[in-house]
Order: sequence, then structure tokens, then C-alpha cells
Amino acid sequence: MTVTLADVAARAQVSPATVSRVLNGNYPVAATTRERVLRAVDELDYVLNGPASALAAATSDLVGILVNDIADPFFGIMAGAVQSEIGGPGGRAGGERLAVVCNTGGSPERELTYLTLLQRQRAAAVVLTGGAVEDPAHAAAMGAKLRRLGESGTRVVLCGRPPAPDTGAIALTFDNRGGGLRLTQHLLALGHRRIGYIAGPEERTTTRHRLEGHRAALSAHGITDDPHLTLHGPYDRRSGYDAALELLRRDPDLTAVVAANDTVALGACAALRDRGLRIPADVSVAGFDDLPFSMDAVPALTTVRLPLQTAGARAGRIAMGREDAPPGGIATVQGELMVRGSTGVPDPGRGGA
Amino acid sequence: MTVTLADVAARAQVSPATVSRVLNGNYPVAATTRERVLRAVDELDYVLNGPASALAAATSDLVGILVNDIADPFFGIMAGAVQSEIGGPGGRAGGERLAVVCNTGGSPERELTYLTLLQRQRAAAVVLTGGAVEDPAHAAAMGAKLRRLGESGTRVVLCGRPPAPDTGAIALTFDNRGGGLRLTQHLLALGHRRIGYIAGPEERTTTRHRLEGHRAALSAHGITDDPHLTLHGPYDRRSGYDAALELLRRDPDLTAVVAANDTVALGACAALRDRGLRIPADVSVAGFDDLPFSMDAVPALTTVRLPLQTAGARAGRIAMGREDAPPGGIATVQGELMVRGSTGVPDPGRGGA
DNA sequence: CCTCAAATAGAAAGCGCTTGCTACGTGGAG
DNA sequence: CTCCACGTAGCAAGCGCTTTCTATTTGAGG
Repeated sequence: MTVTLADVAARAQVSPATVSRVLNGNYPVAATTRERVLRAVDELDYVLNGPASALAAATSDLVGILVNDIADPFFGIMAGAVQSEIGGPGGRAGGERLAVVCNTGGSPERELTYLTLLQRQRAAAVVLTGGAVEDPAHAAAMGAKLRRLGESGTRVVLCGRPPAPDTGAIALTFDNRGGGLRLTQHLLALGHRRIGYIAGPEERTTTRHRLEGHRAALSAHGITDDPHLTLHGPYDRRSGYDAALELLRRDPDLTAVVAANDTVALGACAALRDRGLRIPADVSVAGFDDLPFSMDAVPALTTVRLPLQTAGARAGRIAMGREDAPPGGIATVQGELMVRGSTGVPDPGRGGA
Repeated sequence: MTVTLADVAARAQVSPATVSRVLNGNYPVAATTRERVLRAVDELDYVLNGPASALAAATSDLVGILVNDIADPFFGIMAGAVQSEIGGPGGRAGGERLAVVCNTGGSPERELTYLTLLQRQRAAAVVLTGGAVEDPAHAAAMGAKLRRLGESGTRVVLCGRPPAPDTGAIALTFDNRGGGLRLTQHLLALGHRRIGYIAGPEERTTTRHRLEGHRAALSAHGITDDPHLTLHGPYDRRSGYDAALELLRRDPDLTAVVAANDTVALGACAALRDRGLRIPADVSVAGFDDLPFSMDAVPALTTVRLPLQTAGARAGRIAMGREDAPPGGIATVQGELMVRGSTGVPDPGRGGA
């Protein structure tokens, strides 16, 4: 069978208790004894039994990171940052933690399931990234689950997600609304008036907030938003492509398209190009997030940069108790408007009067 | 305190054993009893204690997925596919498994550490993705660890990674060599003779195999590879940018650049553009992997498509024992050459005679 | 009616570890 | 020389669950 603590103890001629203490390093052990134990551990290739120690100690070294789509760099970057602050040899000595990322695929049920699984494992902390689903039933279920997690000692941190009131969860929220606002303001300042908007999936906080910002900018400019110029779709390239085509059909005189995120924006660019339109001469395009590839797009994409890396890292530190929570448990993280080549002044021959 | 099995048993007026059996569904329990138990579980918001049951049952529902860089869609796509075959409500009824992805950052130590952590958790299976580090010491350590994992009942699957002999691990290997070969053959067929190569990080199997393919194509064409035209660097955009510039300095008459992967290729494209060179009129560029964004690059990137999704899914099924291992425990997965706009015939005014 | 087997529930022995408490030295202080 | 305190190590009681084995119930067959 597998090697147990007792085997190591026998070989090192000490009691199991001593071996445990050497391994955990939380109790004085004479240097010579420690040495003997470590040698035995090595010789026997002993690996601690995680479940057993978690059970006995009533703690676990698991930290969960929930993401909507692991194939999307938006989440990958955040998850990587969180993980770098938490797990493996990344952290300081001591608690070797297993930072794991769970892919919900944006499904509310999977989200809940993963949370239960993590709760079952008595995870030390959980970091939830990305927008939340706005369905009231699901929100309530999530709230309850998060509260229970918190009560049972799991630290809960929301990263790039709106606060969950009364759950004790710490929130690092992106100012999606402000970002959307500034982006559309930029377009308006350039002179655009007929702006198509390719929104994310419905019933998502991120989608709603970005769209709200867009509309706020519009109405501040005295422009009544034409609902026909807003389309919803998933956060993928295809969605942007199709939506751009549809927007063009609905209003051939469009001079700008704002997309829910950079990936969608790139899809929209492809569609516009396929239609023979130049960017930004004929139509300006803007994205959101400023993922690494956006800078290399042709032309480079105007977008709102979200500090994914730093926010993720901060969430990780808070989850590890290595950084204090923001006052009130909520912090808003601003995005920064990055003006690049994909937006320009509208062609007077289009759209205008 | 937290609710335990015993609490549920008390409330349902049955023994703890019965509750356990209801929850695991692996033993006949009368319908009325089951009902009573489930109600109690619900009323008490009971969540099974994972470590305790793992300890008692000597099994775990954890499945680990190791990736080199979680922010890279190459890994994200594979990890997502693996996970979709394994975890959460994705799978059929029964074993709710916790599929988790661990980010090694390409570091050998972290890789080993994660493996130990997973072994400690008595993971049900482990899927390793991406190229391996070729350092002999590390390879030996990995081999030993993988063997031990296998011996202790953890199923080990390598996805997009060369086989690990004598470890019992199942390998789904990408034919990086063949892909590299075909890619360079394509360029040669177009008439290119001075081809720069931006390789991945050194000491990696993926890097070496792709480069071998490239060189094989070259020598089959009677071209002696100029070592000055091969540069190594990490798999990121920046590396491609810098390397392309350096390549241009070393040979201003270059007519084509092959990059280690699509991300690097995009960086190279940016550099070429910044130098005022047109793609492919002045310089052709090719990548590898065919990540989603490659199709939207301008011009669209010629590359080798790797079936990341299907390979990942298959690895996941094998890890779950839901699909038989390939004969000999090793399967080679081919890449497909995708010829797009970024490669064309070389400008006779450049490079040539 | 009685017997026996199938169906169902319970008792209890761990799974491998942690940790509070006790026991044993040993050296400096009284 | 004795005592106390400190530095170490061991004992043993669980942690919460699974599972084997046993007990009880029930129904069919004789």
C-alpha cells in the first residue's frame, strides 16, 4: 500500500506526532530529529495524505478561481494573476496552496455546482471573476451560497464582478459603466452620431453596465438611442462578425461600431472589411478590455483598458489575507480609454446630413 | 458548527450509514427513506465533507489539468475541452468531479509542485498539456513522479506533449515536426529561400520539434539552414516583435518569417509593418496553432491548425476512463496546414539573385 | 403457519492525520 | 542538592465519512 505517516515515523524512530510536526513546521522539533524524519520521508517517497490532514486539521489548502470561459484571455489573464499570488512556489514559504481554476462556461448551474464542490472541499478561499448573471433566482442562490461559504471560513473575493450584498464577499469591481461612457464620449467627440452597439449576452451585469455607459454618453449628447442599433450576442468573434453585418443592414450609414469587448470588435472589423469598408475611414470600431492582441490588430483597436493583471493579483492577495480588504469591502477599479487607430473622424459623405 | 452527516441522520431518523448511502447512491435504500434523508439534507443545507469522504473512501473526485500559461488561448482551449468532458454538470450523472486547472507558468519546479499537490489530494486523474521541458534532470524527476502517480491509481494523460516512456502515462502527441515541415514546404514551394525562424523557448520539446520540421524541409530542398536566421524567445507577442526586427537586421533581404506560434507571428507582423514592409508582398509570415484570432489578423495568418478542442476532449474522456487509450498508449495527432493571406510568392526584387 | 431468502437498516471499525495534554530530561536558580 | 521551567517527544482522542458485517423485517413458497 501507500506509505503513511506511521511508516515514516517507524523508519525515523519517532512517533507519528513528531513526523506531522516536522512536516508542518508548526512546533519545535530538535534539529537532529527533524533531519532524521526528513531523511525517512525522502527515502520512502512519502507524500502527505491531503484529505486526511484536511480532515484532521479542519482546513484545506485549496483555493478556487471561477472563470466564465477559460479559453478567453480576459479570464486567463486574471486567473493567472490570482494564481501567481496564491499557489505553488509563487508564494512565500509555508502553506503550499493548490490554486485551481474552474471553468463555468458562463452557466449559472455550473457556477453553483463548482461552488458546492469547493465548499465540499472546504476551500480556503474562492475568487469569482467576470460578470454575474442577473437572473433573480440565480442571484439569490448565489448570494446564499456565498454567504454560507463565508460563514464556514472560506474567504470569498469577487474580481471584476459587482458586489454581492450581505454575503461578506469582498468585491473588486470594474467600472464598466464609466468605461463604456468614456468610450462613446470619445466617439461622439470625433463627430460620430450613428453608432451601432454590439452588446454582450443578455442578463449579464457586464453587458448591462457597459451598455448603460454607452447610453448615458449618448443621452448626455442629446442623442436618443435607437434600439435597432443595439444587438446582443455572446463574447466571441463570430458574434461580432454577424452583428456588424446586421447593423450595416439596419443602418448602412453607420459611422461607428462599439463592441462589447475586443474579441467581438475584431469580428466586427472582419465583417466590415469583408463588406469593403475601411476602418476607420468608413467606419470606426471600438472594443473593451484591451487584451494583448488588440494592440496588434490592423488598425490597432481603440478600447478601454482594464487592469486585469493588477486586479487579479490584488484579489489573490486579499484572498490569501495578505492584503487588507478595501474599505466597505468594495473597491471600484477604473478602466482607461486607449485611443488607437481604429477610431477616427467620420466620413462626411456617410451618415451625416 | 457545520452540519455533519450525523446531524442529517438524526433529523431524518436514520443512521449515518443510511445517509451516506443515499448520498452516494451505491446501495439500495427504500424510496421513503431516501426521501426523508434528502429532505433533511435540504433543510439543513448539508454539504458533504470532501476530505472526510475522500479519506474514508480512499478516492477523490479531483482531476487536475496542468497548463503552461493559462492566459494563452492555446492552453485555455485545451483545458476547457478537457474540463468539459470531466467536470461539473457537463458529465453524466454520478461522480460530480472537480476539474481544476493549474498554471505552471512553464516552470519545471511549479510543474513538479503541482503534481505533488495533486498526488497529495489523491487526484483521480491528471492531464498534462503542452510541451515538456527537456532538461534531463527535470525529465527524470517528472518521469518518476508520473510513474508514482500512476501507481497510486491516478490516471495520467499527456495532451499535446511527447510520450513519457515507462510511466504508464497515455500520450496524445501533436505532430509538431510534421506541421513545421509542411509549413516550410509551403513557403519553399512559393519560392522563398531566405526564411527567418522565430523559435519558442529553448529546451522545450515543442520548440525543438517544430524547428526540426522546418530544418528538414529546408534540407530536403537542398538549403543549408543559416543558424543566424533562427532566434529563440518566449511564446509572446513581444518576442515575435523583437525577433522580427533582429532577423531583419541580420538579413534585410528576408522574404519570409516562420514563427513558433500564432501569437509570436502576430508580433512579428507588427514589427514588419512598423518597418514599412507589406505582408505578404514584401515578407510572408506564418504561425502555428491556428488560434481563433489568427483568422482575423490582417492579412489572415497562414498557420498549422492543431485540433486543440478535439484533442483536449479526447484526453478528458481517456482520463475519465470513458474512452479507451490508443494502442500502445500513444497517439499522434496531426496538424493541418491552413494557407491564408499572410504568405505569398516572394518579391523578385528582394532576397533573390 | 413456518422457513428461508431477499431487502433494508444499523453498529462499529477504521481511513491517515493533527493536536491538546502529559511525560520526560536537563540545566540554571535557589 | 533540589526544584522549576523550558525544550522535546509521545499518547491518544478524535476529525466526518465509508463500508463490512450483522440484525431485522418482509414476503413467498412449502
